[in-house]
Amino acid sequence: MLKRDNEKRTGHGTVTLADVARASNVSQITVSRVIRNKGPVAPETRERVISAIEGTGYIPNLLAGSLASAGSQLIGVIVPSLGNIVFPDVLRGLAESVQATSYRTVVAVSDYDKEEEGRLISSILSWRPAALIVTGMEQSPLTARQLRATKAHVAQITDIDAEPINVAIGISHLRAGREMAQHLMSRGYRRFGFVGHDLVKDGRANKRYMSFRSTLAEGGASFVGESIILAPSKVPLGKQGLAELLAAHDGIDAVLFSNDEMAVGGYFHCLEHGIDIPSQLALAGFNGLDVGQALPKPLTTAKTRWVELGRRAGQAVIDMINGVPMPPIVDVGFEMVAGATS
Amino acid sequence: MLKRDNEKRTGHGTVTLADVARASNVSQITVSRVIRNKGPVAPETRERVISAIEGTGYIPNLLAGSLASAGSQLIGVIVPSLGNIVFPDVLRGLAESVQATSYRTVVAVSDYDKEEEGRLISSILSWRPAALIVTGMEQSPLTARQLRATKAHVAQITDIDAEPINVAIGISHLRAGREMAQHLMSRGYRRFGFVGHDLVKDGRANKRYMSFRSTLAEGGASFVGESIILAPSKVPLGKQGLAELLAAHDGIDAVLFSNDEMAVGGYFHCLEHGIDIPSQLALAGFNGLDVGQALPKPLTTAKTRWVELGRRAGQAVIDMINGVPMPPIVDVGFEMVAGATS
DNA sequence: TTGAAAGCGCTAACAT
DNA sequence: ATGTTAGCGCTTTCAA
Repeated sequence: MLKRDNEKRTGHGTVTLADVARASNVSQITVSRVIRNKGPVAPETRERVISAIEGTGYIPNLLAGSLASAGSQLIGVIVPSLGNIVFPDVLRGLAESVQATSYRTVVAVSDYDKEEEGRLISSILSWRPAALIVTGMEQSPLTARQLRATKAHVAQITDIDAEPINVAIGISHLRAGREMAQHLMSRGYRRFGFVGHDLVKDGRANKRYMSFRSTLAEGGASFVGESIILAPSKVPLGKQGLAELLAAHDGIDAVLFSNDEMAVGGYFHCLEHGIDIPSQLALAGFNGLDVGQALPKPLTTAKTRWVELGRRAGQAVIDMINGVPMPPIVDVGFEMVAGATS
Repeated sequence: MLKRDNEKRTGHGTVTLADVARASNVSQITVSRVIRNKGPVAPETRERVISAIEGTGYIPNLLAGSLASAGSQLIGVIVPSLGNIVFPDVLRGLAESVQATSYRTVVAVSDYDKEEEGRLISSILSWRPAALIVTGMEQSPLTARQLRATKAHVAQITDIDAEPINVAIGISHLRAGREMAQHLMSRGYRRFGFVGHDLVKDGRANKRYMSFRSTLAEGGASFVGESIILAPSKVPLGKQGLAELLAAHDGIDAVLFSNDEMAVGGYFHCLEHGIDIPSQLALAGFNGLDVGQALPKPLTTAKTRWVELGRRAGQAVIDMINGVPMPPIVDVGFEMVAGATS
């Protein structure tokens, strides 16, 4: 019988660092150095350890590792919705830039509820994340305090019209609304309408709308009426919204929609009712979605780059973690697209 | 001076259980019981502890907690894409059912790459998740072995046409393809075409297509031709695909698209080229998206319920964690929608 | 280049 | 109802 009295056996069947260390005749810390690729290890030692890892089927326990090193490689992400195409796009970009690293994202959905957002942030903070990506700059006071207090780096996304906690990555929705108004006025339209979805929840869309209206006012154009339906943005909602708007008001020559999905719905309404675009009615959206550009008459819109925004947000938090200096505000920008609907 | 020599001070500024315990004059384990709402605690003690928690701004360290209790409250989720609307919808449902609990989701995107999927699963396994939700049933042999070996419960989603590791939640894509073929043949169409996106990557769409074609063959209908573009599914792709299909083949009376987005693109092509739907050409998609139903002629399609699927997947893994018995296969089903395009 | 010792902050198991 | 003890599996710090 071999003497193994003084060897601690893990017993539970889970392979640990100690098992790998034993199998490769080195100490735990050496195995640890190999795994993390950090600290000096002789090439042959490294190989021995690596084959022991493979032989044992060892899977590192990052709970233990993070605890010991006082911080995890998790990045918390809170978005208000996944029904709005914007956020899946953001997550897509984020995944691209983050997944190549050893960081992983913990994703949660607040459903546009500030209290729920606060709860989710608290709960994610319990995982000692290296960074937190939150949407918008309107956190509740309590949440904002937590975000300032935490060691985790904070990126606020989609919006850059306020002072960020650490960094903000987004676009100016105020500017977007303004430029759209200017664009439409420059095309000669003078009597405007608006069709929107739930703007209380979607504060960014609301900002664009407010800015759009005040720019119209400054430009001397008239705003005839709005149709706002308190539901999440969808194509059928835009269709219904335009129908209601036109039923309630005469003489509108251009309609802005809260986004492209809504505008496509409006386009369908016009198709069905024989309203010629743009001679009888001009339409404009926001986002530059494919579906709008594939319409027989491509939609006038502002092309946004949400995937790119997600990518940059990921890059930004990783840079912050690594101590790379960052500008506090990153404007991802948008591009006015003069389509055939205006 | 108070005697506090033997008190361990945390020093680092982070509040720990010990700090809360000291502040409320109980032991750590009592605070722990209050936090986890588990085990007996006298009402007054509980209150004292709670106010100490609030007073100190304590945030539990789940890394430590999970390590001590041998397992985290994380649920790993790997989806192949976020560009395909299906998966944001799944995540939406998942968030609904999981977020009400103390579980959190670690989300990663494999980009339809089996090797990357394997790497992501390994990496998430390092977080000792309570469960893992993966897409499809075609994991690599190595990954499948890992999934069988792990303590984490595994749910495979979107597909139910094979033997699950633990449970599968999805629909039968074979049946979907078959029923669509039967439906169109029952409407009198006999000469079929197909417009698809990258089916090698999107194996589910491919399954539907294969099943569609073999059903046509059995039914004595003829399949005239296909147009497949190796890119992710999008509206403009469907438009382009139909243009190419019609340029290459004559006499097609009905076209199936790999999904609704593609079909909407096809619809736009017909609009632009004055092709009357359905008298000259019938169109059908898959998913039952809003945009298809908002078209002047609602799209013939099969309505799927991806949000519901996500919800059930979340419920399923939580049930498994709690030891609630589960059927190994959950068929979320779909509903044939006879629109005005066929 | 390698290792030994001492925790990280919590919970399971067993007292009391 | 509450507390004590002994780890969970790693990494940090300091030594060799």
